[in-house]
Amino acid sequence: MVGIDEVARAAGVSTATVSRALSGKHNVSDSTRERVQEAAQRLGYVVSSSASSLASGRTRNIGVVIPHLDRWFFSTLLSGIAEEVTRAGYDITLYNVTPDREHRRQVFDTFLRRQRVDGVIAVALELGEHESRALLSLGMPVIAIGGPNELLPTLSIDDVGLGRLATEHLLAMGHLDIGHIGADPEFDIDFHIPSSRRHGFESALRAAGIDPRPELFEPGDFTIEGGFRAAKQLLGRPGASPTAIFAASDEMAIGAMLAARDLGYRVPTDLSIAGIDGHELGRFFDLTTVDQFPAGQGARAAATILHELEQPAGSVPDREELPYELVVRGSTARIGT
Amino acid sequence: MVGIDEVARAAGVSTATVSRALSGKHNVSDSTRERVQEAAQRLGYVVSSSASSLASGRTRNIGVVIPHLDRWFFSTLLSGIAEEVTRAGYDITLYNVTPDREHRRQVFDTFLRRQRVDGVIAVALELGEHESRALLSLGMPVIAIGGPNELLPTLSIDDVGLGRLATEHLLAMGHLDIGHIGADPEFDIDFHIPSSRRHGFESALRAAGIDPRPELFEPGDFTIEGGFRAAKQLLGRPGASPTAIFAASDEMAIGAMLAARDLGYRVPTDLSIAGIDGHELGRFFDLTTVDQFPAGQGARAAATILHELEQPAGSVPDREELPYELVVRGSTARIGT
DNA sequence: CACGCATATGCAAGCGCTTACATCGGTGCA
DNA sequence: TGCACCGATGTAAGCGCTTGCATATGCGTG
Repeated sequence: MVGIDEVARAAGVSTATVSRALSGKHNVSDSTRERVQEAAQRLGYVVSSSASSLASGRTRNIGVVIPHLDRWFFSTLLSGIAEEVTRAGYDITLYNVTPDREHRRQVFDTFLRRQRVDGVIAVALELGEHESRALLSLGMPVIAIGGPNELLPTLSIDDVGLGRLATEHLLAMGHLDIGHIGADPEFDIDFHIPSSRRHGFESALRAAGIDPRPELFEPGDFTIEGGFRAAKQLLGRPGASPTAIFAASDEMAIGAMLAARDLGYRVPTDLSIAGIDGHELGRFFDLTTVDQFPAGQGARAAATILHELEQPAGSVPDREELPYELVVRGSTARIGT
Repeated sequence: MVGIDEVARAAGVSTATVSRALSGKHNVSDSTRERVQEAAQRLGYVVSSSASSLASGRTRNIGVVIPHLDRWFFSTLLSGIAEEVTRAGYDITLYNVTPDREHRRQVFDTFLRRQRVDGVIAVALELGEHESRALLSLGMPVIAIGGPNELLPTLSIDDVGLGRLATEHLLAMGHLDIGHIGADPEFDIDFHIPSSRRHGFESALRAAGIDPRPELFEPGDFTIEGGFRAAKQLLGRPGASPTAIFAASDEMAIGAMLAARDLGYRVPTDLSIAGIDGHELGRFFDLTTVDQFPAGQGARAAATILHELEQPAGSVPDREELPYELVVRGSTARIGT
């Protein structure tokens, strides 16, 4: 493995100059820089990241703490992070936290503290106070995407607003009996997103002078299958008969569409269905949704961290709101059309 | 940030002993080890990975080179890798190669050579000779999952066998007119999987004395939507009228099921449909498939790499075959039932 | 023409660990 | 009792870079 001194010798300069030339410092003459680059290229020299990190204190590596790798929302978000980070020449190291408490503690108290990364993005994790403080005490830029967090700089999305927007769309279409598929309240202990969306749903109803009816709510587990089952429950319930369903995720909404079809409902003629997320399948199923641009969320978080890394002066905005947007497609229609 | 010498002082030993005690070397007395661990714990000491790597030459970090993060197959596989690797206390750093040639070259010629990782898993990449050699010249354990590769240790799956198995199942159910949704042959330049599956399909047909009919083939793009469109083409084609369809991926198979339903076919009464992959939605759609256990593939690759890292003696088996298994569900049935 | 200053380069001291080798007491055994 | 040996520990030399500081060189200016 060729080292920096070989390059130095080949280029006829000191190792200091090689280091400066290769890392783009400005106080190297153009001719020297070229000579060094040529030599490095020719010898196939690549800087050793551990040596470089040890000496400089910078790793050019971003840590991503993420609860799931194999779910659409998370992998799409990760993909957004990866693109942005890669473009800047940084690497990503992954910390996939599992429900296992002990392992999770280890990630925060040990893995992240090994000085392997220059910054951390924590994705859609409901962070405890201990964990937030652990991140803070890392002494490096940190950003959380998702749940609001008192202690950390956060890119958060207004889940209440998301729920309200979807519901208002349905109301605007003349629907009065709107079912909702959300999450089990017991879930809520450490995952507030679904109940925020439900709050948005209910507040929109109330604003329209409608009282939420408990029999029009059904919990689901955020999968297609869960949405399917929930919709069957909801639609089969005596006295329910909604004319529209708002599901707290696109996957559940798709499940609901399939369930409705199964039961002989025509969507949207007999039943309007709306979701939340902007799932890639939404286009195929012609699903009305509130897009929350997950890839964009990742890219934005990455850009923020990178920006702070490059100019530590510019402090991270402590709290930023992520955009969302109603996408009207064929799964919702004016009532009675 | 507390360093190893602070711990040494607190525990009343030398830094060498701290290093040995904390990294589980055997020549440290139990009492000393405990004292050191206690001190480290109390001071919140965590070893600096760059210093440790520089001194030891080991990073406890595995590089994963992967073309997509946001597709089910890849993210599931990655998830399998992550679980295995994390369990062993290793980190993952991600190298998401994009179609951009220049960037891809950079990954192989620069990023991976920065000595940030101890081993590399290359996922389902059609590697060029230059790339394979670049991996080899890294001087560390490397394993490729997927496409066969002459030069690298490979975990490969018999795509021909996969296609044959699915087809044989349909044949065994009495189907003679079987449609196939595969990939565009032009795709094939650097992605051979679909055509291998097609070969399997055709060889099974021939073995049963049936000549493959070109009008029963339709390319798709491996998405639900692509499968949907392909199936509509296939089923709408005059003179085609298959009694079964074999799709080269579960997502396309699901698309085909939806298309069939749209066109008024009952599945499996009028039309049997089978896929390949073991996609999580397969259960929901009651899809017959050949499961290739993607998470297991990831776990296995990780285990192999880790094993070689721990005992460099045991050479990586150069070529291993991955298991697959026919999972019969409700989307296929004996003809005429 | 001497001086100050800016720019290009070299020197060498770390960065925070790991580990080969040296040292130091025991222990067991002849 | 003496010696070989072994396990526990310490000493110190790096690992391969980065960077503060010193030095050299060249230039503009009074």
